[in-house]
Amino acid sequence: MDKRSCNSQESEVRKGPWTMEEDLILINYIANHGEGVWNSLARSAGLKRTGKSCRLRWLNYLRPDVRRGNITPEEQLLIMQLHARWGNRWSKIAKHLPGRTDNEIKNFWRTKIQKHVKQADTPFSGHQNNGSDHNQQYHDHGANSSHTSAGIDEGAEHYSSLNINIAHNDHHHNNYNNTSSAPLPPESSTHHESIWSIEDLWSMQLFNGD
DNA sequence: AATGCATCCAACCGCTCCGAT
DNA sequence: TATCGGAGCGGTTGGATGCAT
Repeated sequence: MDKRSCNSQESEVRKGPWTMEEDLILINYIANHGEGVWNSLARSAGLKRTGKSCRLRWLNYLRPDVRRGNITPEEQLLIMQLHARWGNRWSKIAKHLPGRTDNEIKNFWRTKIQKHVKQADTPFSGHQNNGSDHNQQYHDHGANSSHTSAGIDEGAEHYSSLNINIAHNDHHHNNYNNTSSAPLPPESSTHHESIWSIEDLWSMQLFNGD
């Protein structure tokens, strides 16, 4: 049952942190052959990694156009806006942030934004999370929902409960639209009202405090 | 100075989707 | 049309690091 029981191959497959040598092999191989079928790429390059692992390493870390470092306020706003619209569609959101990876955005959201959402949410709802489980327990209603569409609902739920109004931020930070050339899909403004809210406060706090 | 706690980030896992056969 | 394999996505985990006590 356990797929790890195929020991003959298990010993062949490396896991865990990538070494510099592995990085170099992967970079050189892709430089020469381009990205391709990842499983065969991993074999051909002589890496004892799964294709999946190679792909992840390349996309999230080694790719030359990956931007590293702090998420700018403009990017933060954009992330919040797009998340309000699409929920946890990290790859979709990442497409609007050149050089940022879905993984990075996801991590950013979990560590920075959700913390604020949670903090803002708790005093009002008072029905969840009074325990201080750190980390993933923000998903107390998201975790058991299949991620197909529930993520969007979940996000919308968070925002609506906070009276989030993205268009409002839009007004104050117009230039973020220019930072990413990607046009935003038309917003159905039915869910958002023009109310300054806690979100505005914590977003400001976020930008100032970090 | 040592210990414990909180946070961040890279990587892995499982699932779903999509294209090829 | 059904099946299979690969790619992609979102969720989760674990190690490293920084900070507070």
